[in-house]
Amino acid sequence: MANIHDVARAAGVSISTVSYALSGKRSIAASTKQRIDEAVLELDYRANAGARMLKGARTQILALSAPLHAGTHAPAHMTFVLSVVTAARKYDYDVLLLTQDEATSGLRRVVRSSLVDGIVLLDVSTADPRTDLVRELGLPATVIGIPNDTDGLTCVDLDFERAAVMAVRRLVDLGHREIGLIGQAPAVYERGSNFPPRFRDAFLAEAARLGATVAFTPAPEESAGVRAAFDDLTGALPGMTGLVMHSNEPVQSMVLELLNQRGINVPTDLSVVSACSSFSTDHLTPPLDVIPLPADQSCTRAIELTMAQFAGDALPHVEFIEPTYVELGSTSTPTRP
Amino acid sequence: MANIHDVARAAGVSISTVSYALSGKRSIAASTKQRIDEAVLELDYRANAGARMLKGARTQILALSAPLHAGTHAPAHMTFVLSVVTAARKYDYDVLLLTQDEATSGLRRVVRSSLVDGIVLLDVSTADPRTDLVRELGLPATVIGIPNDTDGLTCVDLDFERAAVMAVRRLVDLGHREIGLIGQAPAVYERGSNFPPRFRDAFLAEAARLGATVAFTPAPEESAGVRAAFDDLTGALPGMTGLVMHSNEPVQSMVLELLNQRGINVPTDLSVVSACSSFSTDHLTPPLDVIPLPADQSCTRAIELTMAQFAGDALPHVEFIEPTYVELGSTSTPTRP
DNA sequence: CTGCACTATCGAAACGTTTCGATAGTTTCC
DNA sequence: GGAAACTATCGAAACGTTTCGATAGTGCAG
Repeated sequence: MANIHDVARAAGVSISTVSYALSGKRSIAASTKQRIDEAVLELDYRANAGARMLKGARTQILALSAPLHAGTHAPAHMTFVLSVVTAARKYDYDVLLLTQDEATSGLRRVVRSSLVDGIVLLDVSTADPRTDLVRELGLPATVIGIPNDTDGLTCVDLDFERAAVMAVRRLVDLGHREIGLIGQAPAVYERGSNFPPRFRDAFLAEAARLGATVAFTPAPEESAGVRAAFDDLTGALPGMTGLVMHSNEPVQSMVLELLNQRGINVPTDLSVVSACSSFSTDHLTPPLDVIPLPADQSCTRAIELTMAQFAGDALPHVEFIEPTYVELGSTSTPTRP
Repeated sequence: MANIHDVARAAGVSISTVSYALSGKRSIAASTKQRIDEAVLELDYRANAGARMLKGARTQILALSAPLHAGTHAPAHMTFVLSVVTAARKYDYDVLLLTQDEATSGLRRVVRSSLVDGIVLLDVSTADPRTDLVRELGLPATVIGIPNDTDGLTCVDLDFERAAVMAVRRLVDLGHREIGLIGQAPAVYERGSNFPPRFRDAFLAEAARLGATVAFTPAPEESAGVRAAFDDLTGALPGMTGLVMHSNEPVQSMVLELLNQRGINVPTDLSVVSACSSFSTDHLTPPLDVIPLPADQSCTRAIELTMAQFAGDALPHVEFIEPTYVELGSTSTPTRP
């Protein structure tokens, strides 16, 4: 494989000239630069990653710690992973994937061996051992999600609290007074995943503030469980005219199927809002009003923040992404009083 | 960060002694080894990845080319990615994730810069540009899936042909004569994904050989499409008593829902086999007889084969994983003649 | 025409490891 | 009792890059 010496020889210059020509860190005569570029092309030269790393320069690799927990919806998870990889590539960074048990131990390993320049953490729980580790390692890092203790961390996430408030207000403004919330799988709450309680609590608080009656129930990802969850809700709220779903696609689709079976029309009988959904709701029947969970926005911003830390011009802070409400016709004023 | 010199100093030996003690490539006095081990522990020493790579030794990194195509079921994809990462770690290898457009171009990039020791390819299509690239790059590589031209490649995959034969025989042996097959989304066949036609064609051939009447239909992942697919099948086979599903979880679950709605009992009215499924069928209602798609087996074997190529004792070849049939009570002798 | 600033280029050191060959010291064997 | 074989360790080279500090050469002001 061609190295910098080969390029230098082909272009008739020294290796330092080649290095400067390619990095642009010193001025090089246009004619020289051109000869070098031609040699590079000719030899298909690419700087040896190991040598570059060794010299103390950047490794151009980011560690992505992405454990897939039970109850986490795989497609949503996948979306985040892909978005991180895609965003990192924009800054010429590759991504080393650390999963499951290695999500924590592997982090230490790759950092200690100077294999990565920075870290991105996915799916943090409220008290996540990885946050302490990140603080200890002292490498630029960005957390997607908000753990309990954000001290010294750079975090970015959708503003789930605002999203919850938005969903409640939408329905209350339309005149709904009894509103149900279907949440994630029970396991997700028990494990201490960070965003589901953030959404739920803000939802309950805002509803209370506005004087609406509400009920919450988690829902597992299987039809019997979904049916039971829905029955829970209607049991608690016989006059329910509004429903917010903060759950993954199969669950939402099962709920719509159930409504269909029971002859409950959306939005005539029930106004439905899909909240913080990582998927598109316009192929559902009917399409649902949605507050999207913008995975690429979060991930792009996370990478930006990591790069800013490299540049040294970024202090640890928490950053929220403003939710948006997309109307697709699944809400209306309540017809049942 | 501590380097090998620090360890050598702490242990009172030279750096070469430290290196040999850690690699075990030359014999070292037990007492010396112990002092070195203590120093390593004390200083939390880990060899610098860049230096190790540079020296021409292994980078201990594998490139995983895993584009997520439209129509591919994300959870299945995720399962393979996780399995590859987990299997690689057993050999002390980390995984660099290349996705989407970078699945091909990134492969060239990371190989040219000597960043990876080997390559694993996921979700290859029948004529995949990545296979040519892999041949060109000449690095140890393993393909999960079977492209049309396997010349010079190491490939591993479930034996989809055997699985199809197994499914057909099971139903024919029980006495079924009209058997339907629900396949993947149409897009998957059009794109040229490798395994769906392998399964379909073997299915049709074996059925013909055994004198059974069959019909095949692809099915998109939404309920209207699934319903239409099922109606297609019953239209073509009014006396259908056996059904094989080679599709992802939501589709299979929608089909069962549909059967339930229409009062078609499994297995009394219809024997159902779930073929090459990456998910567990025992939480479906009813649980389905299944020929599992063993992602970890394929991935573990793929990593083993890659390691064997490093060791130099592996010639390019295609390797199939034998399918197994798991009975869960969704098949019986046909009651309708 | 001397001195200064500036441009384009070069040489060499440094990064941290692995590994080859050398060198003491110890054991074995005839 | 001395050669031979073996053990434990060391020194130094090499991997390919980046970057600091020199060094010619050029243009311009005084």
